[in-house]
Amino acid sequence: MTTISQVAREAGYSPATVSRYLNNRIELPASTALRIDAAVERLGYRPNLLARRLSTGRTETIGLVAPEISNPFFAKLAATIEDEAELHGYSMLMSSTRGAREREITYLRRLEDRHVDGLIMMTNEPDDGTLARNIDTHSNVVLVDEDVPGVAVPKVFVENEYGAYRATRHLIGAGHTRIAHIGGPRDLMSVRERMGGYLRALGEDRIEPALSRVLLGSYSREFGAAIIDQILSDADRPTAVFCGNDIIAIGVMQRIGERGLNVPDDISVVGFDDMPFADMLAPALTTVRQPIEMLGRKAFRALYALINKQETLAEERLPVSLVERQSVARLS
Amino acid sequence: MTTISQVAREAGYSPATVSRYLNNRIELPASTALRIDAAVERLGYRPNLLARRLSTGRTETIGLVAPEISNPFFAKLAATIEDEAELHGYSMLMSSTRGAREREITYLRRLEDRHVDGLIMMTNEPDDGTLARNIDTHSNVVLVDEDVPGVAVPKVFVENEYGAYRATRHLIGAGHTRIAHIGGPRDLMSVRERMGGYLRALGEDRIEPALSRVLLGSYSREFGAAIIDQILSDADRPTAVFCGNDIIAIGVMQRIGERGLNVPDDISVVGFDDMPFADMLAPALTTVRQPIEMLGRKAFRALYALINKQETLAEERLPVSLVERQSVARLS
DNA sequence: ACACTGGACTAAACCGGTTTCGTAAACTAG
DNA sequence: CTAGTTTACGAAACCGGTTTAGTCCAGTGT
Repeated sequence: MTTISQVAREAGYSPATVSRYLNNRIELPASTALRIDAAVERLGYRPNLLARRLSTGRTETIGLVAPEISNPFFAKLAATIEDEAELHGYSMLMSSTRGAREREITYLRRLEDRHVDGLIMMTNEPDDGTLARNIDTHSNVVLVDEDVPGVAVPKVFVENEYGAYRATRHLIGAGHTRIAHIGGPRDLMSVRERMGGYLRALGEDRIEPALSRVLLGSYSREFGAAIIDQILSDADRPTAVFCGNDIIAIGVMQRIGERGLNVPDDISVVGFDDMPFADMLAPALTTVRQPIEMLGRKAFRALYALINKQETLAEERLPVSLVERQSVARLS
Repeated sequence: MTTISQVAREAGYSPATVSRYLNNRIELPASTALRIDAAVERLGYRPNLLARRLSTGRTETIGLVAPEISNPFFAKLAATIEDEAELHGYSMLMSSTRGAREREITYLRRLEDRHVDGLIMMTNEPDDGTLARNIDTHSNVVLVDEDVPGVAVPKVFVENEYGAYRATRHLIGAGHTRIAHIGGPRDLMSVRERMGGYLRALGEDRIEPALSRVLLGSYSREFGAAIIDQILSDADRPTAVFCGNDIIAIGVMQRIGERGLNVPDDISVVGFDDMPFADMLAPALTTVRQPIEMLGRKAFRALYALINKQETLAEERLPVSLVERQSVARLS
């Protein structure tokens, strides 16, 4: 490994000059620049990142903490964040929390340890204030997709309420009136907003929302399957279900199939997220599309601005759209 | 930020002693240990990682380079590698190459820059020798899932040949004789091995493999769709297709559906990988399961051994198994 | 001829740890 | 009581960059 001192000696200058030149912090006469360039070339010099980081205090690395990387929605988000980071010269450290609060906090520690310059967090579990306190004692954190109430950091979310409203209107427009809603954990912002949109759509048509048809629990396949089971046994069975996310919808459709019923003929299903492969399900899922790419890029840019002490928006809301596929039937 | 010197001063000892004590490189009398512990506690000391890394030359970070993180197969693999890394005190840097050779080489550079201690590589593009040369000039690289011919690094693969053989036997056992095979790029090890297993199975039953039924191209949805289109127009249409991976199978099934045909009634489909959500496709995909978890853990452990200069196996082959679902019909 | 300005470059401090080598004091053995 | 051995600890070098505060010198204006 060649060091900057070796390059300096080879070129006939001091390490200080070489360093400043290579980092564009100084204008040098052409002859000098040439000799340094030549020395760098001859010795195949590459600066030692660890040394640079220690002296600058920056790592040019960000962390991404997500509940579960293997969920295609998060995987896709991770992929775009990494892409955007790369464009800005940053690397991305990735970690799944699997919903464990204590792992989320562990990763926040990495900021103190100078492991990363900033953190993009996606959480999936309601917070009792612990996480909020921990985030507040750190800087350079951005929240994406899901809120942690009470923390003052840049946030990038989508129009949950409108998306849910749109999805529910779509169902109503297709003639459904008995529409159930299966959502994630009650205390998550996205859950409440999506439920809100659902209720608003029903209200506009003066459809009385049956309490037994609004079921909140968790954003998981298992929950979707278990709850739809219960719903299907209702005397007054709904003809449609609006699911809080696509993973729930998958569980729902799977169980419906297992019970020998058909989507959409017996029951219509709408999801939320438009995760990759939602179009490949059986049947292709009608769902609310989150602009995953934009979500990832905006999140990184917000963090980048934060790291570089630029202005940042407190909260951004990105637009969603309904993607109509085959999981909704028109009621005659 | 408190430094080790501050802790030393607070405790009344030297930084050297504190450092050695905190890293368990020295046995100290209880009284001394106590005073240091107390000082650490009082000042809330956390060692600066950047400084530690510079002086030890290790980053305790590995890199994962994959063609595309958002592919559920890679996403899941990434998730288990990260988990295993975490268990060993390592962090994971992640990056997608999107098949670009030059990005793969860029990431290899990170080893020189001391950005990472080691690299786990998954490649998806045939190599003309460029990548092999680049890998050979670096140490601490492990190859997983796909080979780069001619490089001498630890490799963790699966039993491609046997898996393909098993899948094809399954089709033959269900009464199929006109069985097509759609695979990835010709010069990839996995492609050749999977084709080999397919041919061996046919050969055992003295089924003549029609050349027009073995189509290699790329591990993509688009390729699967395009090729099945061509196959379906054959006069002597196959009754079954064995796809080189699940992504191809998805393209295949989608196009079959678009043409108004049914899987498995009109044509049976088998995939390879058993990627997450393969069970949620329409219909649920019969496929060869790769032990993704084991693949990830073995890969990390091989890299870990390499980094710590322990013995490593040159090549490991992990077992695969056939997962029977609904995409194969029995011919009567 | 002299003060002044600006260009080219560098010595040395600094980032915050780790590690080697060594020493003073205490303890042990004969 | 002395020589030899531990024990407990620290001084200082080192990792390899970046950055501050100058120094030296050539050119300019009067």
